[in-house]
Amino acid sequence: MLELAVLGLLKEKPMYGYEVKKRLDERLGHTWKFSYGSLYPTLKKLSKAEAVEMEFPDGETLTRKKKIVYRITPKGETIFEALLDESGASATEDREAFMLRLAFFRYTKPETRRRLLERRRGYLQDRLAKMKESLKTLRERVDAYSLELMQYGANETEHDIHWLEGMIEAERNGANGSQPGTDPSRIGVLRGETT
Amino acid sequence: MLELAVLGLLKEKPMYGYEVKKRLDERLGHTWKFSYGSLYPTLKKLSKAEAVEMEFPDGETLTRKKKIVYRITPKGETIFEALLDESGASATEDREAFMLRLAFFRYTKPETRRRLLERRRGYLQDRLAKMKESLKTLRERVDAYSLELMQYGANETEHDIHWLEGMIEAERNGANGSQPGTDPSRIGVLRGETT
DNA sequence: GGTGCGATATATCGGTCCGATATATCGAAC
DNA sequence: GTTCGATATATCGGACCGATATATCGCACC
Repeated sequence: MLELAVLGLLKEKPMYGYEVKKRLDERLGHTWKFSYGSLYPTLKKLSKAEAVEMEFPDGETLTRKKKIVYRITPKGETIFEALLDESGASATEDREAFMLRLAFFRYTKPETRRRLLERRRGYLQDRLAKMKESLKTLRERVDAYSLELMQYGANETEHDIHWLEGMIEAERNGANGSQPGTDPSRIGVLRGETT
Repeated sequence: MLELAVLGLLKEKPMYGYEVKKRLDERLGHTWKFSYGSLYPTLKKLSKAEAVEMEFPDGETLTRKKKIVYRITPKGETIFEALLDESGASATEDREAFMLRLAFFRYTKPETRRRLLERRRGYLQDRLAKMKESLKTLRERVDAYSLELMQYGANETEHDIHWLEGMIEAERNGANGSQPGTDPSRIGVLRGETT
């Protein structure tokens, strides 16, 4: 989870751990929070796996504040691609995992994007059906506040489904899609990288 | 967290651990998920603290399926009240903690409800302002998908604020409020308990 | 020119919680 | 009669959180 996020961010540019956290909070903080207590150990682990390089402040004066620049390695890029692919069920059923994938959509193939979006939509439609069922059954048996909570959940799920529908639509119209004759394997990898 | 949820649910009626999970998932599953790997240890811990009693299937035939009924004790009720009160900052800043409190609003005083609702609203207004700031700054520097993600976060936060506003309003009009002369200390504790 | 404060920056650690896994029974379908 | 999904409890390694500690940097304020 964190490994994927860190590597994905470091693809943009080398950074301090502190900055990694700040930027990830900016983009994903609404859905997903994590702490320094996870970040620094993860950075260390990635370093040990040679997925990132640590650049220390040019020695000399030991009084220098210790700021470590982390830079992704080619090996790290490979690991990133692998993590992004094998998402499995978690990326459709786990909101945070899904959102994380979405944050790095520009590194995935259009076909992968479409599949993930549609699976997520399907999952949410299932959930919504179950929620509505529960609501019907429990309407008379639980208090008003619990009911409000359940209703909130159903509303939000419905809203999310609409949102996904919009993205699926945009994906279809938007750039380069999956027209026959187009080799999709390299498409999307570069899209947006200059922005 | 889990302790509060379990005790709150067991106030309604004694249950198996399995049923505790099922019912909590029903009501809070949208916001908050937990696993059996947390539940059973928590149940054991609560039992050790004498907050719940464990009733084993009436012995005799050892072939009986082992189903354990958990029942809250008076001590457990006290602990529940304490946990519900000392919520601190987490209940306003942590979505899950807030939702959990909301699920048990009927056990809190109207004044506590109002305070929690308003603090949460204030917190979200802050967050929203920061998100909009980030959006403005980053609009030109991040890719479309990350932007979409941030926009989604801002939208949802806005929606949540409206929702809270509605609940605050309902709280004002709705039952028994905080009119002068009314002792609030016992009000709300019993509200809805028969439903 | 000092001093006080908030942001930057790294790090550790106890404890909580997750996810995977194992085991077994029950009811119903076929 | 047996297969299958729901019910039910349990454990365990590892991931992650939250609190805490430390130190420097830049800036404002007087």
